[in-house]
Parts: sequence; C-alpha cells; structure tokens
Amino acid sequence: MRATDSATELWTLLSQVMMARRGHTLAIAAELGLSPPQMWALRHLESETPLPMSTLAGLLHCDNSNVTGIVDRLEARGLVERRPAAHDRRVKHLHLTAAGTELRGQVGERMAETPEAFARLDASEQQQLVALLRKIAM
Amino acid sequence: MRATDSATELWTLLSQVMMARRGHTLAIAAELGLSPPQMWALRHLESETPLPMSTLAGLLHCDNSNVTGIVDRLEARGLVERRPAAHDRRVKHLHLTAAGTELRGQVGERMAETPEAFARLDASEQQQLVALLRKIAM
DNA sequence: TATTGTTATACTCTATAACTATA
DNA sequence: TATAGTTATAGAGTATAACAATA
Repeated sequence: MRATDSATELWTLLSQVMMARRGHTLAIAAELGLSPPQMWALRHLESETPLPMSTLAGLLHCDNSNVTGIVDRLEARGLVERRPAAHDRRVKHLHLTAAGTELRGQVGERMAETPEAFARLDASEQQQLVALLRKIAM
Repeated sequence: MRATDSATELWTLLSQVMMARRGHTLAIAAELGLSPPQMWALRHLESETPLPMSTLAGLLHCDNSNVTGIVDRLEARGLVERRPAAHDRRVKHLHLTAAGTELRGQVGERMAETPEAFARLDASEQQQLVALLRKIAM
C-alpha cells in the first residue's frame, strides 16, 4: 500500500467517525432549542473577544446576509447583543449575554461528550492518537 | 492528566480537523450543483443496493417528509429513480441512474482528497494513525 | 390498526442583488 | 468609490400534523 493510499484511508476513517456523530450533534442542538447554525455561531462567540458579523459569516461559511437572520434570532432570545464598533461604526460586534454564555457552556459540555467507541482505546493508545492528531490540527 | 482528559482532547482535536474541512465540503457540493443533503443522499445510495425512503431518512437524520422533497429534486435531475418495492407496495426503493452513479463517483473523488495537513505525517505515522482509527471506527 | 410515503404548513437557512450608512 | 450590514426575494431544508394507500 502506497503512502497516498494510507492517507486516503486515514481521511475516510476520520470522516466515518465524525459522520457517525452527526445524529448526536443534531440532537444536542434540538434539545437546547437551537438550529445547527445558531449552535455553531454560539460556539464561535467567546465572552472575551467580540466578533464582527462578517467574521462570523466567514466562520459559518455563509453569506453576511444570513448572519443577519441568525443573529436576529439569537438576539431575540437574549443570547447575543449587537454593539457598534468604536473604530468603525459600520461594523457591529457580537457579544454574548450572561444567558448566552451559560447556554454556550451547556453546548460545550454536551459536545465534549466522547463517543463510546473511544473506550476501545486504552490510555496509552489515546495519548498516542492525541500526539498524532496534534500534528494535523496544529 | 487523567484518561478522561485525553479522551476529551482527542475528541476536540478530531472535531477541529473536521470543522476545518467544512468549507471544502460545502464547496464540493456547490461546484457539483448539489445542496448538502442532496450530496449526502447521493453518497448513501449505492448502485447495487436500492434504499427505501425511510432508511435514507434515518441516514440523513431527518424526517421522512423531508426525503420526499430531496428525492423529488434528485429525480427531477435524472439522478435517482423511485420504484415500488415488490414485497410491500408502500415502500419505494431508490435507485441511482447512470447519471446519478457518475455524479456520485465525482463526489466520492472530491471528498477523498486529503487535507494538506496530512503531509505533516510521514508514512509510518499515517499507518499508526490508521490502525488507531480503525479501532474507533470498527 | 399500524406503517410508508405524501401533502400542507410554518419556520429556518441559503445565495443573490439592491439598498443604507458609514468610510 | 468601497465596505459592513440590512432588506427583499426566491429556493431549499426542517419538523409537525393530517392524509392516502397498503399491510
């Protein structure tokens, strides 16, 4: 088997693991009353660093005009606030509210739940895998 | 660091790698003129084994009623055919057409393109990683 | 009665294009 | 002129509920 084939198999396996988790991810969003894009948005927002709308659009891989609606709905639920940026009043910074920070924490906790299949690796194998993935993820 | 923490870090890293690929995946769908659910549907369908609508709904993690629309649009493009199942005429089996098989192949090729970051692993590391992921993916 | 797939409805996401207000 | 965000529009995805055909 050539190196290229092992890279392909690697990528296929990784995709399979993640695909198997899709149901879990969607269930978390539904349980917390969030649509998937709303959940991703919440995950990208951090309490410390406010994000311009356009930056969030880039992170969500969608058009600016979509972010308007997504943020509208998060703001209507009191999870996020828009504040005009000081240096450029065209830009609007997104800030998490207390409720938003709380919900974001819940999302993070639920998303961190590791798949049961991970139990098939012992501690040493897990650390080995972590070391390899770090190289890929940087 | 406890074993639990290394499993959490493992999962976080895996999610990061996949998240970084989301743009690439969406770009492939757009280039091939497919919506994401249409692309997943195509990937789940195989030329040999026809799938009932409800099975596809389960694989896509959505309601049966959504599959009606998704398949409507694939069928309108001549990629898929509905055929009533012999054993139970309520069930409709989904078959790929020649055009559907062809396009499915293109999707597969594009999705198999490995992230550039994989080049940071040498051949032996890649095989090590494959062995570990196989345990998780089964 | 129960199940498969459809239809009707309402809401969300999505891109494109035109618009506003700033710069 | 150019850019950040909004609005308008049209198409697609989504769940729920009611329905037809079949079992």
